[in-house]
Amino acid sequence: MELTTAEENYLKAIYHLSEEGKKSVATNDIAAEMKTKPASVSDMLRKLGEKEVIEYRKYYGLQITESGKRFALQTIRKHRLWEVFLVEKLNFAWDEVHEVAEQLEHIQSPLLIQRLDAYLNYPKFDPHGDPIPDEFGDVRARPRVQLNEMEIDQTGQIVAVKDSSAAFLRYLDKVGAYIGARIKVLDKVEFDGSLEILVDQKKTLFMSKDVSANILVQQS
Amino acid sequence: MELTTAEENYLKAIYHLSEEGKKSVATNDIAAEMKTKPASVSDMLRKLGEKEVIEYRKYYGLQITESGKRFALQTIRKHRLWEVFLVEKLNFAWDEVHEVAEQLEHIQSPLLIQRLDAYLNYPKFDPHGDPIPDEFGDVRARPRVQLNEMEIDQTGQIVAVKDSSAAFLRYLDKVGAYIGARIKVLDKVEFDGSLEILVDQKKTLFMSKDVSANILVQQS
DNA sequence: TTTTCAAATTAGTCTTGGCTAAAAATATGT
DNA sequence: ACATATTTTTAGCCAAGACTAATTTGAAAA
Repeated sequence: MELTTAEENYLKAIYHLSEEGKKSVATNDIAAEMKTKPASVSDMLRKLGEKEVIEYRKYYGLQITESGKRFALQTIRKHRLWEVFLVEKLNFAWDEVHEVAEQLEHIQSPLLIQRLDAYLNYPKFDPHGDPIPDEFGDVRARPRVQLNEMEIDQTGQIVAVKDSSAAFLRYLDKVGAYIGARIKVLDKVEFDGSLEILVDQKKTLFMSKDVSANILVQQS
Repeated sequence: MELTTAEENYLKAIYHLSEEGKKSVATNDIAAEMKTKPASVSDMLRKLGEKEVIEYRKYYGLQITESGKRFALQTIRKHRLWEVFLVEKLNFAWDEVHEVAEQLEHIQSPLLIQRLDAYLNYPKFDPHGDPIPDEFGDVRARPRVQLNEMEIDQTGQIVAVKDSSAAFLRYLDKVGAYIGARIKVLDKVEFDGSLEILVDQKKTLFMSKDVSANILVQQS
């Protein structure tokens, strides 16, 4: 069975929205994510239901099926492999890759992905620190915490971001909080939850709670 | 102005069909090339005419405009750069690349193509020996040689004739050695300089030195 | 329990890019 | 020159994927 580009994008959005704890995903949320209208989403849900990549009972919400998860993970795998390629081989900045990868992920050629994976030396994480599913859809996740949940004097390494908008990534780049940076929490203001952190043992940096909640750290 | 994927494909086909000498391209030929029906082609020609990438007078044929040529060459450039990438970096065989490149050529990102070009070291020819237009659409043509000066196993494309008498052209037409034919030198007889050549990967043909000295080939 | 409201779905329309069948225009043969 | 054949275009239809407007449904408040 084959999915269209639009179907792949919807399924990916549904997969991501499912991950965040909730068992059922709202039509409105999908519409927001896809930048379409709820009416268009209803239509697509019916189609995805017919293709059995989601289990859909109208007005009651939906659940992604095992088959659907495999499709979504396959698309995510392609997206993240292309991101690695763009950064490692073509010297893209890590905040420039998303849009292009969004297009490249829909190229249909199993051989291409297999060869690309080998060429990149079977990477396990993309430039944002997100894990790359293997060809069977398995992921090795790293245990992570949000930076704002860390306590004073705790240390770790930035491994991913939650908000990967270009604006946010540019901000992080500017202040030197790149993926892989070693950080230490120097101070935490109880009042507003803002943090003072030390980056790579040299630069200190002041960060609001909103920003720190979007940074994922692997503690050490 | 932006072209859709379908429009890019039509324009590329029209560009290729135009190159082969004729000033006007037939609807039926485009349909054959695109594997669609003539009715669909008529429709698309109207749209391409409105976008002024071709000059279209119905029932009378069409001509590609300068603007159209630039679009077509841009697409061809992308296609051939991706072919080089697939062969040189991902170890595809030269006959496995076309379908994938056909998809990759529609990725929209000037930066991507610029970086890819640099990464591949600004190649001038694709794996099939076809020239890669530069970012302005200029092609560096391969130097031409007389067919009788070529060696065994060399390949190329017939680009011109020295003697353009009707009799000679009729002869060439009869044996299938038209302008644009891809040829390969299979054997060369030292004694009289006569040649055995393969035309378009299917027909073999014997040719005297006198004849071959009047045929100009662009090597690839 | 009813009423009210927000979320979701349906109905109907649009555009793109296909198709078939029919009509129109050009080309060809006698 | 005229009849026939071929090519091309038009007309009308279909599917995907978007939209707006209207309707239905489930949930929340009175």
